[in-house]
Amino acid sequence: MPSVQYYRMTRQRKVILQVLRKNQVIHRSADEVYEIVREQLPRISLGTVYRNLEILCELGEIQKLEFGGTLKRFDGNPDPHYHIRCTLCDRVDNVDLGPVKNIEAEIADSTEYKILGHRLEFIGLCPECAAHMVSPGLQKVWILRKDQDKAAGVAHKSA
Amino acid sequence: MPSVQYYRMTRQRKVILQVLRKNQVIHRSADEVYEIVREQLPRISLGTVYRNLEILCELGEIQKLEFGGTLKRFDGNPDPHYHIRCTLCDRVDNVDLGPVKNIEAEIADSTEYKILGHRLEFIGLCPECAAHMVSPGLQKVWILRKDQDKAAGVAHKSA
DNA sequence: ATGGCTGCAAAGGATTTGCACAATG
DNA sequence: CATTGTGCAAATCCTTTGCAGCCAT
Repeated sequence: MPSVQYYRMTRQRKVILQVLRKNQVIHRSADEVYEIVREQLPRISLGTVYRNLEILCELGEIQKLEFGGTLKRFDGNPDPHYHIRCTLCDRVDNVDLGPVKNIEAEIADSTEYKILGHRLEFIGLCPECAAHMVSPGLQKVWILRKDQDKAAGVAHKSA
Repeated sequence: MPSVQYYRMTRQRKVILQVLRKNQVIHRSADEVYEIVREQLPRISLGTVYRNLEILCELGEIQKLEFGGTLKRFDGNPDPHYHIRCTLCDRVDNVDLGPVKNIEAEIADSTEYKILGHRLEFIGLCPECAAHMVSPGLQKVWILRKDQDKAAGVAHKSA
């Protein structure tokens, strides 16, 4: 016998949803949503944006993208699809690839977990960043010495 | 003509690497590594742990797992492989599935990005959490009313 | 002895939360 | 009018960083 409670469709909630629905190609962070919503509701607070984004996710109206990057992004399209993220500028785009169906079945026998889903993200360089890539030029080569384990390796760091 | 610099194998760095190498099944957060390393080096600081984990990643000695969850985890096995994460307790295990090769080629034609790689994570319930799952029982049903878009949905929240 | 490395502590970014008041249904 | 939602600000969580002295090479 579940108790029932109703979410209200407040001005804030409606505008936030509209912002995400209007442009489903751009995947905005909470802060970006905040800035855009502020054009219509100058007094809205960032906390309210976070609270509503959370609620809209629960309701299945939008989806939260939690990838490698540090900050979360929100997608006005709640249907399952994959994304590609630029390592340099953190831009996120949709990818033209339907849900990979069998992939969960492939590991079902070998894991003790009850599988609930999967997350697939592609990493890459967006056209802009790829174009503006500077040639390596001067760089440091880092070497780890005297490793008593099997350690060995080289890493690059921009000087 | 790259300049060359050498990483030093300090006591701290060595112990941190050993901790991650010793048990490659458990995927620890920076803080967990810190606690374990402290048994051998009581005066080590958390900042040092973070710095070294970063460096060991650069060197390809370990890998950083940045998934959906809030905090990052570190894997003593640097070779590419996939993981499954428990939504409830955030435990992370390896998954018996070799790198899905063709998946990047599948989207290569349809994206403007230069693809560098992909990340695949499975979501599920670990054996412990699955066993301890309580039946829904008393719960709230949330309903969004009066949505002028196509909104409609039900979400569950523990009372 | 040189230049990376450490411990400490303070700063940082993203997100969450407590509270009193406002607004929805 | 009962309750959910808001704005504000402070708090929290994880991570990074500045600095003065330390230590590996």
